[in-house]
Formats: sequence, structure tokens, C-alpha cells
Amino acid sequence: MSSQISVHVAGDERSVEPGTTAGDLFEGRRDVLVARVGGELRDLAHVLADGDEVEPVTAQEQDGLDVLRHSAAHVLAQAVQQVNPDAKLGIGPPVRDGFYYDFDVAEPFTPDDLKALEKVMQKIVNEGQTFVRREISDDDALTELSDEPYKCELIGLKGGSAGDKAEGADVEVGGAQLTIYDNVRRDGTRAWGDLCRGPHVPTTKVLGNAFKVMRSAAAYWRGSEKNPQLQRIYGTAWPTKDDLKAYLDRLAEAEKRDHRKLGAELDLYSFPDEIGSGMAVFHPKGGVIKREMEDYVRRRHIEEGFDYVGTPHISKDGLFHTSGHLPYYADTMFPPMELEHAEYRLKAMNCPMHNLIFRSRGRSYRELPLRFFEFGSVYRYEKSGVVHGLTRVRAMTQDDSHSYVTPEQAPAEVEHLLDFVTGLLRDFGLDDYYFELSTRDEDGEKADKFIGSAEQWETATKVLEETAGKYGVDLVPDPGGAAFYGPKISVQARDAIGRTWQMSTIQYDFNQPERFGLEYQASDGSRQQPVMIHSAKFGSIERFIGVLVEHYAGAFPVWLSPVQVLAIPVADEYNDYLWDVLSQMKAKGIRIELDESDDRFPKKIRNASKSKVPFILIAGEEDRAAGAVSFRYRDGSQKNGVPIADAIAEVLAAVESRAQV
RNA sequence: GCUGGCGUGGCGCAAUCGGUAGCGCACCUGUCUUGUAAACAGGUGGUUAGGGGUUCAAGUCCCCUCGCCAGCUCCA
Repeated sequence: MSSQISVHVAGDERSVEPGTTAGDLFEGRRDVLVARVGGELRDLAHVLADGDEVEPVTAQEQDGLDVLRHSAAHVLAQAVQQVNPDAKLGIGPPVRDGFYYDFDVAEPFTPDDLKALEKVMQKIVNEGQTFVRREISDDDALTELSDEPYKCELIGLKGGSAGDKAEGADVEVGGAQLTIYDNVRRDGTRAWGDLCRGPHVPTTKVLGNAFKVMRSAAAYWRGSEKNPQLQRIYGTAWPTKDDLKAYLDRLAEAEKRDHRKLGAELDLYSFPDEIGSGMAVFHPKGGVIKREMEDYVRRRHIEEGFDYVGTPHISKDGLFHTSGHLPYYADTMFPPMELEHAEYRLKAMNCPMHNLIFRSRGRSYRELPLRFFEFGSVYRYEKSGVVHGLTRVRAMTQDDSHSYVTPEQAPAEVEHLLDFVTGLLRDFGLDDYYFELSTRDEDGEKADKFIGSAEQWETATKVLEETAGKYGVDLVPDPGGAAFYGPKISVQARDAIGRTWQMSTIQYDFNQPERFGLEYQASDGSRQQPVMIHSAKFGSIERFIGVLVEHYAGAFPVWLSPVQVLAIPVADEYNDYLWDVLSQMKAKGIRIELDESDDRFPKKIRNASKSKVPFILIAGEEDRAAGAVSFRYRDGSQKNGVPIADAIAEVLAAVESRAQV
């Protein structure tokens, strides 16, 4: 009796022998990778104590999947050091959809190296080596890992506050007690080992053939540009081969939605080398989408009480000194051009010019909130390696606004703007997004970038946080991500391949009003300083279009479609009949085209399908005789014999309701 | 900016060991044309991103610049 201990397994109490491991409880369940014991993830080899609460963890939950991927990272590192014993280990954590491991090697990995490494990994996996946990003292670890300078550095950081600067480092040196995981062959010999917090899957066999080495790239050690670059290998690992295949299919699908590719295929925009990196031109079809967005947001701004203003693209640089931008962001502004003994800069932001409009005459509290809005073209000298399609450009247009309010009005104005922004996202059908709250970095190396008092930051941050909290959308903290002048709420939308992009922003600024000496006269006759709230609803028009293209894979809702109705005659003879229908549609504002080419009918259908127009309108003898038309939709389905008036009504209804068809 | 990989007609691709560029689509011309994803035939178009070098000879090898891709860093 007393020789037994009692444990709780997924709620049920069980009496077991002392020395029983977590794995023993789940014997026969090959899908159990690790166990959660008293809320902590443990190896299956973990020996249970009396009263432990134990739950099985499989790859069906995130924790299990992370362990699987972390173990895969170990196998990768083992493979690398097997092939190249001189490779020094960095860190190797699980990440979204996979894992990576960083190495310091004399020669970067080639694509052939990666293929070879995958084969070596497969051999290790097939051998079924076990992961064995071993506790070790700091001193012993430093001795054992004397050939691993990066690991030693991590040991040195352990416990210090600087340790969390290295993303993923806690995977290696988590708690106070250091551990090493040895990979042990079936004959009991040690194949390899790595400093690691664990836990791990019981054997490499678990990885099966559901992993893949994806790509290599350089990455700075501990994420800082100042540190040496290591070579990072990315891999992916899944519970089953089918899951891996599904993931690879998903990547292939995402590639098809890439806005750079679709932009060319659908003739929306291009990036001529002659203009320069990061600068797009919009073709007529892309121009339609841009104009619909502009029309929409201009109308909405006016409805929401904004005044439409206009400002130039360049300015003397003193303005950006006044605003405070130049000292901090000179590197990301285009270099100055000198004329008439003054230096001019392409503007990288619109706020300073709006401030000048505010300051152009005396302002009364009766005018507030005073809201300026424009499509401001801004130019930012983004580093060459970050320019990316429409989502990261050097020339862009912001639908930028600045609300000047009393401090008391600020919370209501933030809420007003968030209502505006969320309504806009809804109208454009974007639903995969979250909020981010960017605050200043209180003690990091960038702490001195932020201006203003702690009280001001606290007030501003609180207003944003409380307001954003009302929307039931995830609010992710982003310490250190604020602009130098104040905190920010941003909407982060996900693109086809899982990257997130900052779209709408709302920034609370107590600094620029002071720097520009902005003031209004209050009801008591005193001069007061307004708060300004920056906001871009699309963010950048260009980026928003790029995200829309990916979101819809080029098949836009009817109201945004460059061509809404493409008519195809069964034979040339029906061109006139179709023109008659189309001109009635055009008169209602519908964007129409007729395929008058001498392609044959099936070819026209093919071309029309590839162009992703929402409505293909077909007419032949049957339709003409009946005074009707036929629709073919994007999914290939068909509706024949639709009376002309009904057809027009159907298209109009789809436009007005912003429907997807 | 850093590391690596790339750059061949508008687009997608080919060209052996270095031997003077070819295919499909698109485009143009002609013939054809009646119901749902490619009619047929002929043709135009490239100083192989730009510049320099090695070589008897460079798309191919070397250097520089520009641009693109992936990741890192950055992102008012």
C-alpha cells in the first residue's frame, strides 16, 4: 500500500509503483510526445512523484507540435555537426510552421548541402535515437561546451535580464538548472548532445518522414546587427506525412496568390527598373481599384468630419527639424537637394505640413476637434533588402489624417477613428487582422529615441489601450515599436504567405503640438495646447492594394473589380446585341468590356475565366430571341435566359452590397 | 544595409565541356468562326540587366553597378 504512489491522469486518480515515468502511463499511445506534469511540460522519461497531475501532450496541440519541431531542430544540428564537426551551434527554437537552427560555419550552406543534410537527418531519424536528459552544473557545462562559444555565451547570460534579448534563447537555457540532451543510439552509445532546456520527444523515430529542410539564410547572432551573422537553416516538421504535404500545398497555393505575380498577370501594376526600386506604377486596371479605394475613403472622411487639405511633396528641411523627424530618421529620408541656398527634402510624413495649416491662423476651442485629411505622397529611403512588392515601397500614398483635439476630447476621438478603421476593414472584406499596441521602450537601447515625459506616455498609452480593448480584437503588445512622438495602435493584416503587414494606424501625439507651438484659445480665454492624433486608415494605399490582391487571390468583390462584366458573343453576329445590353449597364456605372477578338468562343471563355471578372455575360441566338442574356460565374456555374433588366439589377445589387460572387 | 541565390524577347522557360541564342504563350497578318477553359497557318520581336576584364571565342568564367528573390536587421 505505502509502496504505491498516487497520481492524477487527465482527472482520474491512479495508483502506481514509485519510479513510474510519465511515459509508462501512456504506454501504447505512440501519439503522446511529452507530458504536462503539474502544468509543466516534461519528457516522457520524467519520473512521477506522489500527487502529480499528469496530462498527455500530442502533436495535435501547439505545445506538442513545438516540442516535435524543437526535436527536429536538434536532429538538424546533429546532422550539421556530423557533416561538419567545425560548425558552431547557435540556437534552434521552434517557430510558426517549423523550426530553425543557427550555425557559425566557414562556408555558407548551398542548396546541395541542404539536400544532403536532409538525408543525414533521415538516417538519424530512422536509427531511432533516444533523447536523454542530463542535468549539469554551469561550470561543467562550460567545460563540456568549451568548443561552443555561443552556447557558453548563453550560459553566461542565463538569469541575467539581458538573456531575453535573444529570441528563442530560453529554449536553450530556460531555468536555473542547466540540462544537456544527449542523443543515444540503440546500442547505448552517445551520438550527439546539445545544451537544451527541453523537453523532447522520446526518440527521433517520432519525426518519421514528416519533416523537410526548407532553406538557409543569414541571421544575426542574438538578433542584433552589431553581432556576427550566423547561417540559419529553416526546416519544417509535422505530426504526419500528410500534414507535411498539406503544408507544402499551402505554400504552393500562397505562391499563386502572391500580389507581385498576380499584379503582372492581371495587368494591375508593375515596378519598372527604370524608375527605381520600391516604386510602382499602376496600370489602368490597377488604377480602377486604386480609384475605388480613394473615392471610398475620401467620401468616408468627409462623412466623419474631416476637412480635405493638400500639401506639397517636398519641403525645406527645417520643417523636419521642427517636427523632430530629421534627427532620428535622416537615414530613411531621401538625401537633400540644394536649391537657393536651402536644403529641400522629399517628405516622408505629412504631419508637419498639416501642423502648418493648423498654425496658419488663430484657433478657437470651438473648432476642435479639427480634422485634416489628404492623400499624402511620401517617400522613404527603405533599405534595399526590405523593399518588397507593394507592401514595402519607397514611394507611397497615405490616406493620412490629423485630428487636433483638447486632451479631454482625445479618448472619444481615438474611438471615433477606431470605429472608422474597423468599418473600413469590414467594407473591404479584410477579416484576418489583429491590433498591435506599440509603446516606447523604457530601458532598452532605443529608450532615448522617445521624447516626452513618462506621464505623457502613460496617459497616451492608457487612452489607446482602453479604447482598443473595446473591439474584441486581439491586442498584441509591441514594446519599443512606438514612433518617437507617441504610442500607436496599428492593425496588422496577414498576407497569403503568413507575413503580417501594418495597415491602419492611430497614433497619439503630445510632442509635435509642443514643437510646433500649436495652440488654441480656450473658453476662459487662455491659450492651450491641443493633442494631435495621427491616423491612416488604409495605411498606405499601395500596401492595402497588395494585401487585397492576396486576400482575394485577384478575384475581387464586384465593386472593386476592374472589369465587372465581360461580354462574350457566341458568334460575331451577337456583338451588337451585347453592346446594347452593355451600354445600358455602362449608363448605370457598371464597368463593362466586350470580347470582340477573333478568338473562337471556347478561347474567349478561357481568357475571361483567367481574367477573374465576376460576371461573364454570354449571348447567342437563344438569348437574343428571348431578350435575355446568360451569366457565367467564376466558379463555372451558369445562369441562362436572364432578362436584360434582371441581369442589370443583379450586377448593380452586387456592386452596391459590395458582394463577392 | 548584411548573408546567400538569381537576372536569356511582354510572360514562362531551354541552350552539353566556353564555340556566336531556341521553344510555348502573348503580339501581328491571313484563313476560319453559333453555346462554356486553347481553331489553323505564317510572321515580328533578344547587343542574353548595364559596364569592364580573361579568352582565338563569353548567355556560360572573373570584377563593378543596377535590379529581383529568401532570410536577418530595420520600418515615423
